[in-house]
Amino acid sequence: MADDTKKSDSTVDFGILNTLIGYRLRRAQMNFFSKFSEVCSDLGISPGLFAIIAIVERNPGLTQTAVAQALGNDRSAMVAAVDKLEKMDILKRRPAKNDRRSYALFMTKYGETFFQTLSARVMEHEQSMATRLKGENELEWLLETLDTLSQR
Amino acid sequence: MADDTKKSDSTVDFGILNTLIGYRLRRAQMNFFSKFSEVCSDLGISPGLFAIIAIVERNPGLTQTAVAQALGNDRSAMVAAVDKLEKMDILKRRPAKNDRRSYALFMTKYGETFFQTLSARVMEHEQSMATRLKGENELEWLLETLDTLSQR
DNA sequence: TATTGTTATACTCTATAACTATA
DNA sequence: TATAGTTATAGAGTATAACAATA
Repeated sequence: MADDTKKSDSTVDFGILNTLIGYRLRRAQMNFFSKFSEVCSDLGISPGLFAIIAIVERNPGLTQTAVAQALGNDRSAMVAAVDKLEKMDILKRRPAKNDRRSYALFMTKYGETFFQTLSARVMEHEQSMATRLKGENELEWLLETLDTLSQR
Repeated sequence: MADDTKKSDSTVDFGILNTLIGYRLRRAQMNFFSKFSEVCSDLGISPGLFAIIAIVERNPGLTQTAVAQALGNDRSAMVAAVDKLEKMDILKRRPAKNDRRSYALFMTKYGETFFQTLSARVMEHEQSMATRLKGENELEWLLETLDTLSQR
């Protein structure tokens, strides 16, 4: 019997994986995720937390559930996230005026400046990745295409 | 004090998120992930398991660690995955001939036909998503772009 | 009855460290 | 010394169910 054990991974054939949008999406997304972590983990912010902050900053007064729905998260996952962001003095809960069941979310003053710092870092990383796109309006095309592929 | 609590999510402003490749990648990837689950979960196959099968099918005899490196996984994560695939009679471990520390991975006969069924389902879903791309060679463009964005 | 925030729970993924047997 | 497979473990992230207060 021949020894058909292969050791090197330099010649690995990815076969069908190479033709799958889904697989390449995953690889690209994992790369972005790990770079995001390198850039922002010292500030204690994950991609998920960043998204929450970004929504609240542009939509002050949204309720926890509304933010969760916008981001496609579950309500229950918001509790720990908002707890953490409130402890970090980035945003705060306020009782909703017209519904005593719910809290409305607002940025703190510190949170506003914190978000500026955060956004600058994220945009810097984002733009360094965008330079890999050669064409003139290739970034716009990519964003549109990804949006198309995000629809159910 | 005015009531600035907002309830509707139909008018949520995504702000910077809308301009971020990373965020749109995440949304698109999650959509692919959930559709993959709908299509393949009855067969007990997750995207990660599918990737392992695809690599072994095209590269019989690769060692566990080699497959892990190709996919960007950790060695330790391979154990449970290969255990499961072996129990499902999809692939099998064989002692490597030239290194008694390692196992080489091979498809079973059943695994080969199983992979054909699996691939057909995945390709069907993949092609239904690909029809959203309008341009002639837009798919090729997207795959290349995603590959570019996957490099460190 | 339905919804908001919450808690508890569980399940998957992922990352790390340490162990053994081999190299 | 270094490496392959393994085990244990811990940390995220995610999903479900249930509860109290309120609608």
